[in-house]
Amino acid sequence: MAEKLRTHIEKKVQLSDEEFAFVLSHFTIAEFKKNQFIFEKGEKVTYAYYVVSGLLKLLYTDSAANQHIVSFALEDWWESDFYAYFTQTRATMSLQCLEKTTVFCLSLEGYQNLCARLQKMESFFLQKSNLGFIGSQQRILSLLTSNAKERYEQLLGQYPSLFQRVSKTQLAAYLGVSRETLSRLQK
Amino acid sequence: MAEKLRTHIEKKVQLSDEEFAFVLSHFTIAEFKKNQFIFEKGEKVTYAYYVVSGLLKLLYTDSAANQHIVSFALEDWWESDFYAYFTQTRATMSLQCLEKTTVFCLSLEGYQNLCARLQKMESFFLQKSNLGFIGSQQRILSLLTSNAKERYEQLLGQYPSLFQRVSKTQLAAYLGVSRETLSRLQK
DNA sequence: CGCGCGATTGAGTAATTTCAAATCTAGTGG
DNA sequence: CCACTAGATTTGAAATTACTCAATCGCGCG
Repeated sequence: MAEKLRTHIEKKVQLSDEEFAFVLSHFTIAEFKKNQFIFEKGEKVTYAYYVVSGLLKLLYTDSAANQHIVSFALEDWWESDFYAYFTQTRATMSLQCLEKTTVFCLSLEGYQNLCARLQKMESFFLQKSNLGFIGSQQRILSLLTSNAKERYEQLLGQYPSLFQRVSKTQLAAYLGVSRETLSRLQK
Repeated sequence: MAEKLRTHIEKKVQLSDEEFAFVLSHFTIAEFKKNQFIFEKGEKVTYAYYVVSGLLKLLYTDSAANQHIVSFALEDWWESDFYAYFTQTRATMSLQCLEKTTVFCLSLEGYQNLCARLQKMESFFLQKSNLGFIGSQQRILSLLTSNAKERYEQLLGQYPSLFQRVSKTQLAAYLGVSRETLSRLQK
């Protein structure tokens, strides 16, 4: 469990045993059942989450009660409502498990303390944040330039494993089309 | 000019005079004319840019030669094709001036050196990156949940100054609708 | 066997695009 | 002051795309 986190971090920065022990001391571990909410819209967002195993969706529910999926979080992903997390405000989105999921939890104080005390971790988070930003920008580009069918194929190419693990309804909510439209595209 | 950059950075982290002089030594300054490209698709992306004054657009040209605007960069914004910048690959997007624009330029080595030698700057970039990520996610949410008219109104509320400074065609390319549709929405 | 959920199909409707034409606007030169 | 031009914006009409709502299908499970 902890080894998984360490391997993940060490893809970006190398840590001594003591350093990793220090890092680990900032996390708690938690397990959630399939369909369970880690947090819901309107709640305080206490943690950022590192997914050890399982699968999450970060979703927004609009005024007509339609769900829109902002992102899926697979193994090794970091997820939260980062706006609410960093500004210590209430969540505008919800984080829900699509499978039984194990996560490491990092509070904002933990995050800030890690960054302040161990520059390698600040560097790690900076690299992660840059990658997250770039990924989001590519998603924007995909939404701007591609129609539903092309977006479907891009997702299929990028994360084929999702197609075994989540329902078509979920994929449609991520792609930004109705499930009926998605159904009609698959030919 | 340099004072502007300093004030901008010091909104996040405090710097001594020597520290700021060190920071500044990593930047060069450049000025571009209206409509000039800072870099184009296919070129190497040498710098990230801090906009002192003026206005930029980061744009993607699709296979049908349609332009899509990934973001506008107003005064005090940082802009580049960050994927190409960080991975030292060729640009997939172009960066063009909508007005005469003055920027500070930071090379990747400069960025990395600053981060390594001055933790405050790594902290600064981390905060900026987090905000950039959050902003991108909100744009995704806007594209997923809102129709063209709602997106138009959101933009109007968020950056009213854009409406004096850029053509409707540019706004349409940002919002993800044809300029004809945008024109019909304005009632 | 029958229930229940997700996926698919059909039909009508709404939103957006495309292409073409008309209109407006700012700047230029006579 | 006026005419002219280039570019941007608006309008019109037809075609396309996606949505909604309703009905049906398919399949795993008790």
